[in-house]
Amino acid sequence: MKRPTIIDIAREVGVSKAAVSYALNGRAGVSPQTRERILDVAAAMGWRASSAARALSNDRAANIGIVLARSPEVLRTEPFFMQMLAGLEQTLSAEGFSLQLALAADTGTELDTYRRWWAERRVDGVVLTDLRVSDPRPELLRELGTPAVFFGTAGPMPGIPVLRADEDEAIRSAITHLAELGHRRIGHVQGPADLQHTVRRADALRRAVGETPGLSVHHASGDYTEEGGVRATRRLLSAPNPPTAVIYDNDVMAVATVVHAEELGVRVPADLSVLAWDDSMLCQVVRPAITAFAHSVVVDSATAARMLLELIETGSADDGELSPRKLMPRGSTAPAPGN
Amino acid sequence: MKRPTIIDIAREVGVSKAAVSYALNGRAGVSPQTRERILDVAAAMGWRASSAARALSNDRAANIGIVLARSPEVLRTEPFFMQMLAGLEQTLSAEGFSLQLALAADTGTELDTYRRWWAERRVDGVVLTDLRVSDPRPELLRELGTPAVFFGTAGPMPGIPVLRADEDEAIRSAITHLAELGHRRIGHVQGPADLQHTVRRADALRRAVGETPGLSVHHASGDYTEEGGVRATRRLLSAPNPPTAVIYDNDVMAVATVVHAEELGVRVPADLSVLAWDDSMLCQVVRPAITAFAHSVVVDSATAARMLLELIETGSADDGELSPRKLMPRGSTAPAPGN
DNA sequence: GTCCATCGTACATAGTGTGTC
DNA sequence: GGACACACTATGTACGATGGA
Repeated sequence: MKRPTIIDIAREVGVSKAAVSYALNGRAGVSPQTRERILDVAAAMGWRASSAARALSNDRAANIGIVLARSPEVLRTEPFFMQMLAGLEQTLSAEGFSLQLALAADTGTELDTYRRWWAERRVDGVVLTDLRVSDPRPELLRELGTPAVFFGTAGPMPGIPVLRADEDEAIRSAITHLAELGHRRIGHVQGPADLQHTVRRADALRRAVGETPGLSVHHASGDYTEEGGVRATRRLLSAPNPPTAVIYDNDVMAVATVVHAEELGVRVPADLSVLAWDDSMLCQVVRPAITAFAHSVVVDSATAARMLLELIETGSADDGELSPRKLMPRGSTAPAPGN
Repeated sequence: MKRPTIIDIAREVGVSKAAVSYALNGRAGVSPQTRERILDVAAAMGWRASSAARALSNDRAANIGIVLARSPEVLRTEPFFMQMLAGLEQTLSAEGFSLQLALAADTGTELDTYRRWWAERRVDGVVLTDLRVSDPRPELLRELGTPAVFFGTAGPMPGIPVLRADEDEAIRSAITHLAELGHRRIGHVQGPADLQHTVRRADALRRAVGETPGLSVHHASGDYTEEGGVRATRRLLSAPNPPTAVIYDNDVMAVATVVHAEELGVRVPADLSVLAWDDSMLCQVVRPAITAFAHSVVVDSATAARMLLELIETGSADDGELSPRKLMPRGSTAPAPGN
């Protein structure tokens, strides 16, 4: 039951292992007949190159890494990460690469994981997501020389190709949707303050609102959890002139508002329209169902994987654009009170 | 920026690379003073063992693999898999192991992945889940000699330690709960027919129902999706004497029934009680919230990882038991009509 | 002669530059 | 010049041998 090596093949065929290596790698230096015999024997033996030996000899692990840096609690409820893994794995396995996965509770652990992976030559590159405000990861990876691509909201990053989202476009369609329904005061329950897309989304929202006279936007901080969403919503609603529509930075917080509407003292959508940034089954099963932005994480992360492979292969890769988000109007958004 | 090797350390300290290897691995054969000097220099140089070289020399990849064999659609909606990954990774990283992840659309691809991983010496073992009715995986892995543990519902498996669920206990508590509410005719919407736990759960249900005179159980096949759940429920309800309570093999199908109750022509829980086998946020946010079985997938899969590491280390590991499921009574179960 | 520290070297596997018939 | 073999590369581990106390 021993796993065969090229030496076993060489012995069986009666040639040197160099000949076997040349034949298996499609290089010149073996006659067609010999090549064919070698390939036959290799196939019959079920030979596969040892990833360790290959990595050692040509400095390629054929493995790329991703670290999920969210609490298990958030990972559990957000389908985003599983879709991302699916998309990455799809591209990688088609190209003969594997996917190395780690979780990290804090930034220190995450940085250590990159350092360790790279020092151990365990991965050829990594995929980053969720850029943080003053994020130490790009600098570390540049310093290490680890190929990396960024997936999500981010500005240009020297040395690190970015697959970027055009938040403005999506935000504008949300504002248009709400404005057409007569909403003037719009709330925004944000994600964690240390995430770049929290900041950029708030900026985009302000820009979009600024384009339409008479609109205003009011922000409150959430943390992607149910409780955080409810707390932030309560804060918005307790203002003298509360918003009549609220945009949530994820599905869980939007769902929390619909579920706890009664204790919040509002009816959805009669008093308050609710709009979620991420679509998911959660948005679809609550009542009223939640108007949300859908986007194809699987497709986008497959693209990110392709960018990373190109970067590893050629040393550079161009930035890209995420597929646009699409607004899915559902029951949670309705005309503003008094319209 | 060149990566240091033990040879660099040996040169710097002025000893042989064997001495360095012994010192770094905490083995006997070097004097305390030499050991200390070596460790200092290694730390100063930022040395980490090349995983490839180590794997090559001692036949250990320090990596374990898992293949998720569900459609992306199901993976997306079921939090089970993400929790499992979290649990596995937690144990593995603590022991210096990494996690290799693949998805497979069909059994052929899954088997190929195991073959490839093993032949490439990419993993030291694998974790299996979702045993199928006539499952080719245990035989293949035995044949390859790949260490494997099984996580979930399964009988004893020669050569493969199993972390087994005691379905009977949980099923019995569900039946007791429903019987106390006055239900006599109980429906069961099953998962895919080719999964072992679908079969075993149905058996356990029949056994439990047999223990209480006057109860009967009626099965219908679902496929873990919303549409499948609704179809199966419609079939059960169209019988001459329809059930007054239905147990669903996962959360998605139970949620689908609650969400589509009106078109199914029933009120939940007035006409029909609903009980889900898997708990999740979905069960908690729909109205009525769904009575469900909670269990700690993270804890259980961490245990499975520990079993696998023991198997790899020592060549054998004992079977284990999953932590018991706990019934979470919520609004979707109520007294049977006429009680 | 024993014990310990240390060294030399073979080994794990695949890839590749140079030499030979 | 085509078709091959040999020897060496990558890095870390482990066994047997050697030297000194």
